[in-house]
Amino acid sequence: MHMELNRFKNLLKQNGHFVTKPRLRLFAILQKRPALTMQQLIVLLNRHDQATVYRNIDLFEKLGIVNRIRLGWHTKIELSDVFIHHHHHFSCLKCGRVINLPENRIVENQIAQLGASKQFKAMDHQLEIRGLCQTCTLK
Amino acid sequence: MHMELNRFKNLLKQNGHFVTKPRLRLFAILQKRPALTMQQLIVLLNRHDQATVYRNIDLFEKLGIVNRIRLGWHTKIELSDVFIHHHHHFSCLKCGRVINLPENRIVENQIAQLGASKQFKAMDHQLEIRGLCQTCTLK
DNA sequence: TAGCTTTTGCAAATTTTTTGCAATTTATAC
DNA sequence: GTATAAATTGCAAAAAATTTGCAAAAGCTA
Repeated sequence: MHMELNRFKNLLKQNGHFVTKPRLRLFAILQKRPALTMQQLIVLLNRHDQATVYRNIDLFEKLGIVNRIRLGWHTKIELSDVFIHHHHHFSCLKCGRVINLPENRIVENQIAQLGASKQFKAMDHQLEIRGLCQTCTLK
Repeated sequence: MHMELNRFKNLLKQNGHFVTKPRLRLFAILQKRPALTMQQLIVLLNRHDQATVYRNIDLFEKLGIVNRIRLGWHTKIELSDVFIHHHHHFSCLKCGRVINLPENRIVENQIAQLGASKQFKAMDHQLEIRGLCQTCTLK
């Protein structure tokens, strides 16, 4: 709970950035909600200033604090594995609903092996399964 | 080579859409290049008309002809598994470079199992590994 | 608390995406 | 092939999303 906050602050400081009020609020918002669009973040942080949100999410992405991912119909921002438990996603092609999937040991192991190649050094990964949710399958 | 073109035409027709010149050209462009941004598609199709590209990529996405994915820094359009061999991606956090990865049998099997749950019906999936490419690791 | 540096918040500029509509193209039937 | 009806294109204009410049405010160091 508090450990994550310190990790967040340290990541900023260690890279020469200030721990500011808007950054702390953004982080708190991201901890509360699963995955948000830019527009949602702008409304939640401060409906009049979009620049601060854009600048800070860019920064967070560079520092590995958040991931920007396309989930179904929207590009969303989500805290990275450093701050939340690693998981995957399912998204419904028809209604856009997103379901979090628990991580799968076998998949993780395989990805770890791929990441151990000489071609590149893996740091993070994500898996999205697309299809029809239970509700939409029945229609 | 030609099989895919017919599959493409049939997908359009079966869903009540016309096989038009811009659609055929878009499809040909996507077959030639691995993954393109909207702006690249607009330039390649017709630098003066963006509307046709936006409308058709939306349509293609709904029909399952293309996938819209966030690869590293950009959202890109790629033909779906129906038209190209299924694969995954690696993207470099530093330089943005994208490397295609061959599909992995073990990962595919696990995903197939996940997709067989009662929660949803899987139709497609994609995996992106992020990290540092060989060149950027050395710097 | 002072001094220096980064960041914020606002407005304006730029870029990206969507919309409306007349002209054109496509599919179908003759 | 030609006519007909319906869908689509291509353009321009509108709307939405993102970026930029800059003065004022806030964060850091000592």
